[in-house]
Amino acid sequence: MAEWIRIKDAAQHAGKSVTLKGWLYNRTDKGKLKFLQVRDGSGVIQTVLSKKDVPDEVWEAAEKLTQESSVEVTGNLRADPRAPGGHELSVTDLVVVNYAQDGYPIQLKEHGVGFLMEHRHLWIRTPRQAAILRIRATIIKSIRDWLDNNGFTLVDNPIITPAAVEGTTTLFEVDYFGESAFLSQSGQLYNEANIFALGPVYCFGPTFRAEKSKTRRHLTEFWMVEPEIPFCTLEDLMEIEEKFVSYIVERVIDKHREDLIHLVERDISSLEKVAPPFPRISYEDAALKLREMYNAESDLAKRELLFLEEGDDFGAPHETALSKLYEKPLFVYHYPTAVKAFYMETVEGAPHLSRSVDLLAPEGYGEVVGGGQRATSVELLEQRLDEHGLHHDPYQWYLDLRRYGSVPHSGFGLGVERTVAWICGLPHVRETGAFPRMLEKIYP
RNA sequence: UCCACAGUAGCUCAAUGGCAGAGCAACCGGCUGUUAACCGGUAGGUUGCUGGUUCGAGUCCAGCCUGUGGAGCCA
Repeated sequence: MAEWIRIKDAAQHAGKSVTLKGWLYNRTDKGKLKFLQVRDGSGVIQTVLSKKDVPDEVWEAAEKLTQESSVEVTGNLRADPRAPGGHELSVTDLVVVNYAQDGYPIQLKEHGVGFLMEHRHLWIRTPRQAAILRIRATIIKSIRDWLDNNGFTLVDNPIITPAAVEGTTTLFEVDYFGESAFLSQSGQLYNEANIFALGPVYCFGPTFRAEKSKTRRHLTEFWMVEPEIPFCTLEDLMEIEEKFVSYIVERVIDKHREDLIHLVERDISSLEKVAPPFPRISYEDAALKLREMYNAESDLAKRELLFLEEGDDFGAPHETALSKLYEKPLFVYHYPTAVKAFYMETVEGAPHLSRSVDLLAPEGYGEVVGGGQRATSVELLEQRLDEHGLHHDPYQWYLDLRRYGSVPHSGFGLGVERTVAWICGLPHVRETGAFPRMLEKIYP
């Protein structure tokens, strides 16, 4: 009985008789010779059937095979330079598990994005999409490994929350035994409590935003890892972030070099430059550079997009323009206090600036990490709650953290989908997960 | 929410206001080295919806719906 192997391990079994279990990805008939491309979730391999080498019933079964039929194929595995991937299976036996119906919707040709998203449940079978999902899994594992190996403790914070963690964002409302509750958009405030119990912590899970954002960088449900560290300043935080992000990129290149190059078609030369230290620029210096670019831009439409009002937050075009000035991810720090969340610490002697930092990925991918140092004093926080028009009552537990042993502490959130999009070089975050939730789209 | 573009066969797209078309997929047949094979054949249509202009509308006009790109919103 031949051993059942997965296609990714084919090279180790050359010269042996093996069984593959999977689906027919494509077929090319050449008269009394058939090439069947079979995929099994780990890869695709070419199998070849010769009429004279198999029993008649096997040949007849293969004649009727439709795209995506499920099969168990047995044969001799050998290296063959003519086959894509370099290995090929000479079929001796073939069992059809299930004949797929005629007219499988996803063809091996160009399709529109709208059509593909309608058929996302089938689209993920294609090698490129499957490769992206495997890379996502590696990114998530790398995130966990680095944090686990660097003194962080995982804490699972609630997804159902009693009120807006921050008042500004639109949240998904759920019915909680007759009371109003919301799906979490961040575990950060809870993490600020957790660090006083455990030291450095991180939470990792889905977060939800009900905003009407219709861009290549936004989903309504996305995954975010949020580390939080006590006795940590903004400057300490940047060092942690650059080590963390560099490790993730390095692990992905190491494990998925071939998939990145051939299936995802990513030019990995820019990824290979990702190593500490990352360039750092203050918000005010960044704004100066943006004004220079604005003045130098001759194309009126592009120029308009680069317009920046004094003290405004950067929009997507600004982030893109800035990140394109550098080869590595770029830290932008000390954003205006007014455009950041209420809990940000302010800069000593310049309260209009916050001890915040965003990490902008290269090649125009924009913000992949946002974070900063948290305000330490009760008084400042109460004042900031007022400025943001937030009631104090729901935040009493949060203010307790400053009343009982407050310390300088910092943290950040890294968006998984944006990180996958950047590392894979994708034009849109909709391909970074199996079933993305987007504005007013919830099928399949 | 705003701006722009698009909607024709299962898919990707053609068609000056004048007979509704091609490639791919499907189906039938051929081919021993194909790589989204190739060759021959068959079948496939409420031109997004509603109304209007016109002798005549896929084409022009209005509204709506859907999709895509961008902006805004967005720790």
